[in-house]
Amino acid sequence: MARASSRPGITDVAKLAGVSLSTVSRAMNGNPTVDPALAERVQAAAVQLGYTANPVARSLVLGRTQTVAVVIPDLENPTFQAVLRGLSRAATADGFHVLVADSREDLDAEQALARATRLRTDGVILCAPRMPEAELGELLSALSPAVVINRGAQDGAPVVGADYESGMREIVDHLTALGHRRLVYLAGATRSVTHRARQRAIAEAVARTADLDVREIAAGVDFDSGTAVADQVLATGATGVIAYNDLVAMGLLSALTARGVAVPEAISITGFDDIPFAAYTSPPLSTAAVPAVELGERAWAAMHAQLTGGEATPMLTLTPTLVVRGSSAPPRTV
Amino acid sequence: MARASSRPGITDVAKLAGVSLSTVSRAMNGNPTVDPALAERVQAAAVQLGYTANPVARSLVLGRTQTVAVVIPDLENPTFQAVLRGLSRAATADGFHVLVADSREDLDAEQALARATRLRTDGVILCAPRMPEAELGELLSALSPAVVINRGAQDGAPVVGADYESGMREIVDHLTALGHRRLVYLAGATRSVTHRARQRAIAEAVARTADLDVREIAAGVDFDSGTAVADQVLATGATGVIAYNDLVAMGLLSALTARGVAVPEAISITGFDDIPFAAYTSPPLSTAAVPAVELGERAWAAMHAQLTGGEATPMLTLTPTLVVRGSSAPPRTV
DNA sequence: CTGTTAGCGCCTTCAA
DNA sequence: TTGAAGGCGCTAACAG
Repeated sequence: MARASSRPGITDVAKLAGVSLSTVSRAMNGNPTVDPALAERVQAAAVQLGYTANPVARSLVLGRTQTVAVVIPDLENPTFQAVLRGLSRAATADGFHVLVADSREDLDAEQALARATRLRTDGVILCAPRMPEAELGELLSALSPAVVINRGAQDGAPVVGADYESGMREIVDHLTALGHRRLVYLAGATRSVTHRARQRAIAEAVARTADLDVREIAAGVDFDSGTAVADQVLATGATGVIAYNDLVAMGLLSALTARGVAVPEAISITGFDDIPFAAYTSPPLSTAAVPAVELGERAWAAMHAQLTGGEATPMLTLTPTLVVRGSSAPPRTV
Repeated sequence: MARASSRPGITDVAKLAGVSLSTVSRAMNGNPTVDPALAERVQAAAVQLGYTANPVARSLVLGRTQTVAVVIPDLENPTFQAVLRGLSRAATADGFHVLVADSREDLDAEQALARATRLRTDGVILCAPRMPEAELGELLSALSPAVVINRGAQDGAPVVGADYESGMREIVDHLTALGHRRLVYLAGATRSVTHRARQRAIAEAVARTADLDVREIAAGVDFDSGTAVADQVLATGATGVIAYNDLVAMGLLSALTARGVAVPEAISITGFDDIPFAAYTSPPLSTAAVPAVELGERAWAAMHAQLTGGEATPMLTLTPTLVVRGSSAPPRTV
């Protein structure tokens, strides 16, 4: 009588259908070696009882949970949100569940979360842009199977990422094609992998473009970082600004507008990422669109492949798309 | 030899420490009835082997998973993202894991997801603003324990929500206090609970404010819905617009700016929610700030209380805060 | 094709 | 205080 309110178990179904446990199990799992008549009887009994197999028990015996974990540094960041969205939807479509863990930019927590979530899932998708390479390598072997997002190639796991270098190259080329020669680069998270990619692209562009001058100013990664450096930017006399990301660009745009500096007439601004609101500023932001949702989808695909024994893509790189909107224009002719 | 690469089990630790399984189990769970010396030996063995108890096996025997599910209609919506963030962080702080399920605004999927995720978690937090009341009631009893977000009081579960009526009242009063008498309300998701709350507040304000006229125009819930009704809004000759939410307000703001209509000089606009970007438009948006992160935290608290046998709060309502920024001002004196 | 028998890895009475 | 034994709910050989 203790079981009165508890969910029906496989035993109850077996009893009601007048068969053994194994038959119920087989029938419920669509095993074709079951007599159709019996299978039907089992189905009926299951329906009558409202029976659904206990996934925890199945997980224990099968050794798989049909769940993956996603470790993300900051659930507030629009790019990670998009990655999560793409991942979640793709995984759901394949019948998997998703456990989210927000490490809140804490490097220690990141490791611990990844390891802990791995114990209750079949694999983890890791967004850890700032974890030192050595730690990452070790962690990945403990996590296996894992998928890494936005990092250089790894031994232990497939990597899915965007080509920030290419995106930045397109940005710089766009600006120089418009005629800009004096630019400012607002640097963001200087210890992240994606920052270095941006720097490389800029250095390379400077090397191959006549008269091009790009001055780097340390900013940050958020809106306020952009507003904070407005005067510094104006002081350089640059005709164009390459912001680390859209948030910084929007902050700068806002501060310049407040100072009566016309964008793009007096100065051009570009962002990076193409977050949802980039299209809605005034003027709308020219930027490099990182396919974050697709990044999530591909990360899932890479995980799914490992889970189903398919061959792993060691490294997949998506190319950002230059999106020219209203914040960039030719420099004012003097 | 088959176990070579597999994780160490409790048996391995027992063997290494020279004790029985039960002792290891007790020691690992900090059971005080274990000889300190033995406990230490067990700890050492566990560390040496890198042993961690298998959470799936524990879940099966204990009947709890230390995991809760969150069902959300749209991971792209900034408000739900904030709820998820608050919830995730609060749950993590209490040692719980969070499974996310994005129902993609599909009512059938919503039900199915909620039921399915419940099987592998200890409870579900449900955001289902559009589910019919009858269905919801039935679902909740199947889900128990559950917590509902942003709905009217329920029998089966505690409800945590924001007082949209109060928020809207503050918005209208703010506008009328500025001197506005001819307003437009841009209606959004007309079948949601939160829409009706807004309507009630407006009707009530109209009833008690002399000469106040509020015309309702059907819009939608996103940026484009706002831009689409710009001309219609202008045609009314209203001096102020109450948008369903910030997104709609931003769309309208953008369209009006494009038409050369000055905000707030020619027309005031208010939003609702105070999403992250509301502060960053030009002019920044006056709005009612819904404490979405706190909503998530409180929802977790309500769940945690049920899980630990604490008394349940049947209904908790948070009050939005009026945030006056640049998009609202007194109407132009004719 | 079906039933019986072992576990999956762990916790928890029950005896000792 | 410790160990032995049973079982959480299910699947997968292994016989029949």
